[in-house]
Amino acid sequence: MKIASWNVNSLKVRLPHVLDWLKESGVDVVCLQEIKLVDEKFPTADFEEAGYNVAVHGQPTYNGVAIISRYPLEDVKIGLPGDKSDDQARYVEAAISHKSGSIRVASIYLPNGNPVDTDKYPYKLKWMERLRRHAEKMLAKEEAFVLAGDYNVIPQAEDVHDPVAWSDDSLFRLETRHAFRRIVNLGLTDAFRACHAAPHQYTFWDYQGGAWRKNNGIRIDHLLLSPPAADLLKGCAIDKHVREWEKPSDHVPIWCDLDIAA
DNA sequence: ATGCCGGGCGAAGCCCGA
Repeated sequence: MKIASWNVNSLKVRLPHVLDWLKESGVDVVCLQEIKLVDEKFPTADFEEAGYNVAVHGQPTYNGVAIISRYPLEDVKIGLPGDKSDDQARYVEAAISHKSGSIRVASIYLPNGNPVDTDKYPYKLKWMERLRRHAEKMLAKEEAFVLAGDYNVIPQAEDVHDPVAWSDDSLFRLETRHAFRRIVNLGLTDAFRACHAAPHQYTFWDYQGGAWRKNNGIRIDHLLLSPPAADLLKGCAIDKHVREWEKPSDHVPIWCDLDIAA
């Protein structure tokens, strides 16, 4: 079973890319971020025609996440627990049953946090702490799960083209990386790093300044696996060729292959 | 390069992203 994450930067604009990529990649589940749609405008019919089920947490104009799956999505949970006043659509999770059990998948759009001297940054850190507590509760159940999404976190210096230039940025400053480590250190596996040691493997390139051409990228889209899911990990890859498509998202898909026969 | 792109909204120009 292949499970992917992709920040599409507007599903309205990127729907053809997503449908083409589903066909090309053969992934079973893709977690989307920044769909920028309300639930009512989600192109459910297009995905159903392609053979997929959907779970959506939409919002007007900004944010919005979804899960697209070949297999039925059960026990869908909308929103990250821990703050009822948080009205930003950044989290949806669902369970997928298969022959030998079930796996839970979450689509995460972690707040950007810039500029760091505004309330955006403490919101990011609080959101990360909420995610840590939620992951802790999920881990206690000892189930297979994948937390897939745009984390807006550069984990290490090898994951950015110019670490010095990014040192004070919300995505790379120490406090952010510490908060990310606190989540991973619960016992989660970064699927990409479990499969590849090579530095400078990116999932995002800015639209500006010829960033793609110069390979000025950052690795901020991650698949974090619970121990039972990590035991099933067969491979992981970043589909960077999608960044060459006409009018691309600034993020590309990342996927992992788990040894699950559905 | 704290916005040079690109998208939303809405019909010009501001808000937002990383």
